Amino acid sequence: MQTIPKELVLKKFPTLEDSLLDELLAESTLKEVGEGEEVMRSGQYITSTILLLRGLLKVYREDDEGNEFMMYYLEAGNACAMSMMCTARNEKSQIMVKAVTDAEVLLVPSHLSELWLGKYKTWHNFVIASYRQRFEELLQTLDSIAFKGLDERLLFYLKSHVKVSGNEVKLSHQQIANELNSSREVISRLLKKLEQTGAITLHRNYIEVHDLTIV
Amino acid sequence: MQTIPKELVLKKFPTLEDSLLDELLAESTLKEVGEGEEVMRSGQYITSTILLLRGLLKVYREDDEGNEFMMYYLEAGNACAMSMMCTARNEKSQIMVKAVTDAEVLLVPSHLSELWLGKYKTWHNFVIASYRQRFEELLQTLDSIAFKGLDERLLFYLKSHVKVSGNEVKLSHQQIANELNSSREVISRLLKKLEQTGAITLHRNYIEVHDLTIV
DNA sequence: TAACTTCAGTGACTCTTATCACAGAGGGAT
DNA sequence: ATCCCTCTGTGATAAGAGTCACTGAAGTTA
Repeated sequence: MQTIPKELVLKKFPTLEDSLLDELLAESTLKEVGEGEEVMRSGQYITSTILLLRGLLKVYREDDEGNEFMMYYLEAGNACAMSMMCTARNEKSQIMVKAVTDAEVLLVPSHLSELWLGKYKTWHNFVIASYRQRFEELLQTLDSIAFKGLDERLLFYLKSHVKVSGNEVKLSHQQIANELNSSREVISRLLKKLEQTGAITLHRNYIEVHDLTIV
Repeated sequence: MQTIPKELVLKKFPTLEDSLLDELLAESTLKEVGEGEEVMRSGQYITSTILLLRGLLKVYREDDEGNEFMMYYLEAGNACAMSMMCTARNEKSQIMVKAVTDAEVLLVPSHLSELWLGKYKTWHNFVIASYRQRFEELLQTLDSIAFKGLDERLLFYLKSHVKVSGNEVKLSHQQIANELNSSREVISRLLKKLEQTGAITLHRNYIEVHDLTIV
């Protein structure tokens, strides 16, 4: 097991109280994951809560029939709310977490995470805040799927991608189609239209984003 | 203000500890709402958490552009997770809560609800459990919107309606269309198809459900 | 009973998205 | 250069869902 950089934890999770931090450092394990690696896969039992120290993760959900869609990005300083939820019920996960960039995660054993809810006020605030934030995001996603056309959703997707990882969106049309639950051809066509407005420029394997507000 | 029936509260919320129950009875207000009435409307500031003592409520969400869709039914013994969430941020609600049947709700002032999170372990368990449950339901809804056709969603909708209020679904096609974000004609046609399978019988203003599993 | 109002059924048409089929284009690897 | 493989572009076609226009049916009210 590697030593956990206390400085970093302190910096990324400033709201957590001191005694909790000590326990956190003592009891949790540090894991490094490389770009594209899976942090957690669908079907496993969830035994830890995930705290993200560095890097960027992507959280997917998979339903009974194998359909999958992205729920949200997880940035450093956040916890995976889904892992906390499932944890509680001792269920198999229906979620998949993948590293978008190289990343460091802190794995907190589930039983401790539960215990701390009662023991540390800052922890339970942290957990509740996480729930709320994800809930809100989920509602956003729901809104957009329920009410918007694919064109708007694509725009929304590109925006969120730019926000977390810059103006070179390194994705193939196929990958985008998968995440939006559509098909490549359709995405290609929509992207083409976007290119014609001047908002983006298409390349092989990546998209150069100029300005998505003009559309 | 009416007196709150302690027996009922005790029965519907058995997990709450005794001292909390006393405070709850002392500090919250009881409100009776008639069938069809709005308990909370979109755009108001949320100043209380809603606990449902008796009856059935329906929780909708409304987005910026005025689109609305049903999030879940709330049965006696449950709390409205949405009201707890919004509460925390002192935001205007984007939710609308309507009584499906006559109902009695307990309104807990927001600041108390927040305070109790730290003070009563059973309260924070209760709150966290509510979040989890709603989160799960929301994911269900998301799945079905993202991956299912309207026919399956209609089926799902009818099932959930039957579960909470019996085999006579007292809704017009128009109402169903609204809640599924579709249009009356389309719903009419789908219902007609369902009728032809023998699963339901259509009437004016209500639908008689025989067996939805056979479809 | 007659007039009115709300619900439900149906055909014709349009729009969006999905699917199929295929043609290039861009970049390795040999 | 040549071969190969993945990614992208495009037309044709089809399915699902929304819209429009209109008819009839069931209740309600006067």
